Amino acid sequence: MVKKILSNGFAYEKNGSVYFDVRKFMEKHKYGELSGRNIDDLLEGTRDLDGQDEKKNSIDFAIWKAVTPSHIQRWPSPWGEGIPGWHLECSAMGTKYLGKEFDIHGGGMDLKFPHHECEIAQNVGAYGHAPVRYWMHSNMLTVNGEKMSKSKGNSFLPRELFAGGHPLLEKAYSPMSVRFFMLQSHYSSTLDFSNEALGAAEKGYRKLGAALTAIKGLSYTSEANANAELVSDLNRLVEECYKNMSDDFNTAKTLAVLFEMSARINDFKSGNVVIASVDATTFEKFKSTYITFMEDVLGLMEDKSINNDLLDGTINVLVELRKKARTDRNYALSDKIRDDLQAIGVQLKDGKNGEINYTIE
RNA sequence: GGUUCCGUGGCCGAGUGGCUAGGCUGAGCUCUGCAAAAGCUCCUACAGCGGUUCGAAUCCGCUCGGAACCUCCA
Repeated sequence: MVKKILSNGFAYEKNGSVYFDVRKFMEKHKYGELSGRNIDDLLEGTRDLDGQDEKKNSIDFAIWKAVTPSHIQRWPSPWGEGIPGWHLECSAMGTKYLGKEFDIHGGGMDLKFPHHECEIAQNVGAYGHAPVRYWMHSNMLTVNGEKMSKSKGNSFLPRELFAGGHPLLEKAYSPMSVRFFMLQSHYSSTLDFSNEALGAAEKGYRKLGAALTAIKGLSYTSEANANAELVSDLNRLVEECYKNMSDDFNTAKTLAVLFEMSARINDFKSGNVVIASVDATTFEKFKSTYITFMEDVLGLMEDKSINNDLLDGTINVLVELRKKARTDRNYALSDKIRDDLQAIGVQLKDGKNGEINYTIE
């Protein structure tokens, strides 16, 4: 790729290094369009840095860099031993594995300039056209309103978020809760981590997750008195899922729709509204859309952290005892079973027809 | 200094000219033996000051506050 750029006249060699000639490139192509930079401003605003003397212009950048023999990484090249420039690595890898043109390139917005700008210039310089159709730049994360950085000591890793124990974290948050939390905001907005916000997200996710489990257990029976209003409402919700995700991945709006859907699901589950009040096609589409958008589109799976047959069986013994106590109207005993389980983190939920479900904290 | 972006109700966070986003919290109601869960209802905001417009959170200007980038490494 370096050779191609050189032979196209957009680079020059100096002391074993090869630099991209931005001025030359701009005679035929545009540079700085992605980030809206003005090159004259860039030339003025440049600060003094090491190793600039080899460049014709300060905005030029290395696509191949000569290294000293003591450098651990080095490869032979027509210009001597060296390493690829940072930007070039990405252009070369993208082109090799995804082709000379691919659909989406993501990255943090801190990489927009210069890195992605240079990537474009390299591909245009080598192959004559831009490598990427759509650029998606995600915004930065902050913690309690401050930029996350090692020097400030306010950074933590995903696994610390999931495991808890970090001084800034009051507790551990499940991967799904964190995912929900991030999906609540647009990818291009800054997102602020705080215990309060994460805790709220945890509850919100549980609600959607419970509805996911619920609808998987619901199936269509037969149609009775159709409720036209409900039918059009369910169809509307299905459409909105697609509409919102098609609008530059508006996950926050999509989640709002899923919450509306979860209310309808809980109506079906509790029997407040009978499934028979909609037609089979509407119900099946509604069901599959909720499951698809939760699991496949947003990646919000059921939290199967508790999957222990022994524990499950043990709790079910207690559940059966409580059922018996309730039919005997021995509420003192049934309440004790419920309260004692609650105290150790197992919450029983009575259904309408005597069924008892439970969740584990 | 330059460029770009942001400032929304108690908290989080969508929304780009008129139509209540949503979640969390709080209050009330229904259901329930009592709870929990669930459903329903309520709490109607848009940094400040001007301007454009019949009408602005949304457009323009200024002020205040915050963030990112401005090619060392990756």
